[in-house]
Amino acid sequence: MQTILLVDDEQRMLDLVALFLEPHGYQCIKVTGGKKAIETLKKSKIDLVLLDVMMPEMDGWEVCEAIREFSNVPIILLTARSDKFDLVKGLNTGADDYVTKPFDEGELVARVNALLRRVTQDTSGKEQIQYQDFSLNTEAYALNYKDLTAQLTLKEFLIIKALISRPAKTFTREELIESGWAFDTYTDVRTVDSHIRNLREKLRNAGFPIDEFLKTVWGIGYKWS
Amino acid sequence: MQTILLVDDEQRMLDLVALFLEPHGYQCIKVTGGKKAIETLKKSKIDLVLLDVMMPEMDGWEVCEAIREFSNVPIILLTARSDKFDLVKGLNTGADDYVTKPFDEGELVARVNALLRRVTQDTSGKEQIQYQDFSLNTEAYALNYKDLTAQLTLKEFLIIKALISRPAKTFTREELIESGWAFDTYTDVRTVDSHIRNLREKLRNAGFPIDEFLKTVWGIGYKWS
DNA sequence: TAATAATATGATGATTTGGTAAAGGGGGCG
DNA sequence: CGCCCCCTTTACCAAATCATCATATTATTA
Repeated sequence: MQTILLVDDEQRMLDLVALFLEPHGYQCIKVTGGKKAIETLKKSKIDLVLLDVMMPEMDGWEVCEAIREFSNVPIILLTARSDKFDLVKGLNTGADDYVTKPFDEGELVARVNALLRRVTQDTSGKEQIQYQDFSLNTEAYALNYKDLTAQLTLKEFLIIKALISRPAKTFTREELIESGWAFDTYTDVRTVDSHIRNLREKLRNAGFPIDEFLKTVWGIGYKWS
Repeated sequence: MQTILLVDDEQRMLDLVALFLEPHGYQCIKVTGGKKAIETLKKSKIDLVLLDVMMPEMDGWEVCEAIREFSNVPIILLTARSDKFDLVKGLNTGADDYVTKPFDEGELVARVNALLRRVTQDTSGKEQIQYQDFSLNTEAYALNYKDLTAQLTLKEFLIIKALISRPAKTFTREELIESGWAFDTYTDVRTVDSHIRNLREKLRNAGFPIDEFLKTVWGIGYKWS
């Protein structure tokens, strides 16, 4: 089952497009606006993006460029028939294809099929660790929250990974050390405190609401909740 | 120089389309009728086919199906605006895109560019790898950025290829070595550092904004983003 | 509220890791 | 054969991370 992200400012259009695609075996995620689209892309596995060009705030090709900053997911633009200029601009900013409104079901599905057939993205073996708006990119060793991204060090990554993988479970410092590194060497448990401190500072500075999620459990250790 | 095969029954249309494409660096071969098109495809190197749907004898999608018997060359259909049914049928019989008549130069060229850009395999089996304004010339073993070009050595090419093919993924040095060379022989992981260094220096000197894209992930490896 | 225990914070030194330069080996080519 | 270029390795230095400790702060409990 492949997942398609639909981006438009009109709810009616989102519903219509989903109505077209879902009978053909595609799962649709509907979002309004470019920021939400980017957030969703960062935390979910998306196989293709259908993007309306005409949107308030961020227009289609702004979103397109923003997506190309971190992903090469296939993108199809939706636009009014008359916007020839949009077409050229869109295709030159990284979009892969283009559908003009009004379109019928057959045309849309055919284009989606054709593009996915071409791309055949290799997403196998990709772990997806997430919690609400947080998601851990296990390939980039980075933490995402909505449209924010923070690059983590190895130890920071290992700690966050352990915590988010089992929300609400309180980890002792010993558990965190053993789950991540130091199978052989001894490291002071207080070292975990330092990493937690560094994490909190880094993420706080990056704008993450980290204090609401990464919590100290007095006398025991740390947890995510 | 890429070669495009134009297929139509009207000589005037062939000339018009060639007039549009040739200024953009495409070599055009004009043929009238499906049989000649198939003959030409079998004996010449063709990068893309522009195929009119309305033709006597063999129509567009018959030709399309016939081509798909032996080749997966990219195909764009030319169709009258009203022929929605033809369009869907065409895309589902193996065409990759379509353009409705009447069309202007910008639209046609944009579609041709876009299709050639996203096609991962051209007729000679070479891959097209790109990221935003960067593209890898897998025949010349060179990296392009906008109008800049840098000649790479083999190892440099293999490293860049691995990185750009999967943006945002962090590669360990071992992964880079294994993905490119040394399936059998042992090579020190620090050799990758040397190649990265040479790449950065070479590309920086050539005017590439390489430091914004080729990044070190401390304790893990390198990534492109 | 004071005493106590645990964590947060700040500072620092140690350690790991990456960047850089330099040199040697080896193959291709004139 | 000799030159040049690429690849690889090594060594050294710089930078980032990691671990530890001392001190400040906060939470808990009597």
